[in-house]
Amino acid sequence: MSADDADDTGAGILHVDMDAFYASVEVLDDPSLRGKPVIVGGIEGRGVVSSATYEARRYGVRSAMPVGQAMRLCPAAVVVPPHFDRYLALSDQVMDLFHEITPLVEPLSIDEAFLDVRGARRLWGPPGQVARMLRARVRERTGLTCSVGAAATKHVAKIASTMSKPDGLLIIAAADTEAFLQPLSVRALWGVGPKAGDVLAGRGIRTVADLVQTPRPVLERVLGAAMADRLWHLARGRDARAVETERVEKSVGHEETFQTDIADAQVLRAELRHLADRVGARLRQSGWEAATVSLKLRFSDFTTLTRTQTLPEPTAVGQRLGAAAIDLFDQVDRPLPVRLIGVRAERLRPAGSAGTALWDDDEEWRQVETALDDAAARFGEGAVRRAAVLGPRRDVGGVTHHPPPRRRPAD
DNA sequence: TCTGGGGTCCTTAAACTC
DNA sequence: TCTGGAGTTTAAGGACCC
Repeated sequence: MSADDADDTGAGILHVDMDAFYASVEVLDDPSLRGKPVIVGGIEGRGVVSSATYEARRYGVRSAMPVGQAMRLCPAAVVVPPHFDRYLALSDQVMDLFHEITPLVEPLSIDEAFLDVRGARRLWGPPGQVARMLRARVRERTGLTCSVGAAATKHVAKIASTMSKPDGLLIIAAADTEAFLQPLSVRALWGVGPKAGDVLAGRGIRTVADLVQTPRPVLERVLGAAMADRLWHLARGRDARAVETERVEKSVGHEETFQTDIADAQVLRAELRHLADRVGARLRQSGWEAATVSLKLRFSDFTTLTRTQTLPEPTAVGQRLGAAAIDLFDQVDRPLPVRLIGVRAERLRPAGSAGTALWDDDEEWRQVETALDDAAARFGEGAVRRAAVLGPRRDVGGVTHHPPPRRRPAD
């Protein structure tokens, strides 16, 4: 926990992360659980731990762990099924509270967000003060605790909040950034998981300091160009990414793991239709159509395959999505029973904007594409996509082009 | 009582276009 | 007309995050 008088110079990016969010909400709603090891997760069959109170974590319980394994580690734990609607309601409350402080809020997931408070100084004071006020408000309004990292960049703010957990605040002044990062494990860096961690360890690269010493070509060889470039900058405290308030989703999907593996193709096709209907409903709700559908199968031995199909025309109709998914399904070899099946809609676009159908004039279409390419080069693909998505209603080639509804908060 | 469900991004290879 | 090559699009798989 940073002291009240800690130096917060240049630490205007906050990362706020709710502590053991799902589990904390369950304790909030059932005070008899307070002080006990609580696990939120699937109760029956093949569930894993979504969230666990710190009392449970003391026994080694971790998220993504099979519930059975967690119970072996902590037999006294109480297992509660998740109540997503309730988490969403609390999440909305907390995000609203953030917006009282600054409009520059970037929700990262249901329980965390970045805030850019550099412009909030005159209203609320320096970042450290804003962070303390925010933590107090979250506690007062929701009864939940959160942890906050304050730093000059998103990346460092995120690491700081993780290190301050639970119920903490860690401020890293801009000038202290590199010294703060140096001793950390490379695993602390965003994007370095078990695999990349092992690859780096195999090269003797264990800490951020080791990483900084490593020549760039070596990193590129072992991690690939994109990852190498990112890490090279992040390890030096460089992260120019702004806090982005708008984000556009790129895909929508549903998948299901069965209680027991299923070999019956009819049952599997029926499940595909059901999943596709749900995907279609969500697409329509948010005003999207999908240009491609992908099928996901996981077999009893846990091997996983995906197959993708471009649709004749973009759609949000569950039946069409389902037909495409079943078509893909019928084309794959299935040597083993199926454990998981999923349907995902990809290459989303606003409903009613189906490609050239809007333009009968090829020359005009070509000009539009050229203009979009130029804009993408200047402002980035994301900005162009946002502009296309959020632009005003207008008539194009006799077809009314509706702006789609606002994007739902990240879930 | 092995391994969820929601996603994003990257890499690689093949197919296609110019 | 054939060929080569560059660049783009599509598809598949995998790492990673919460």
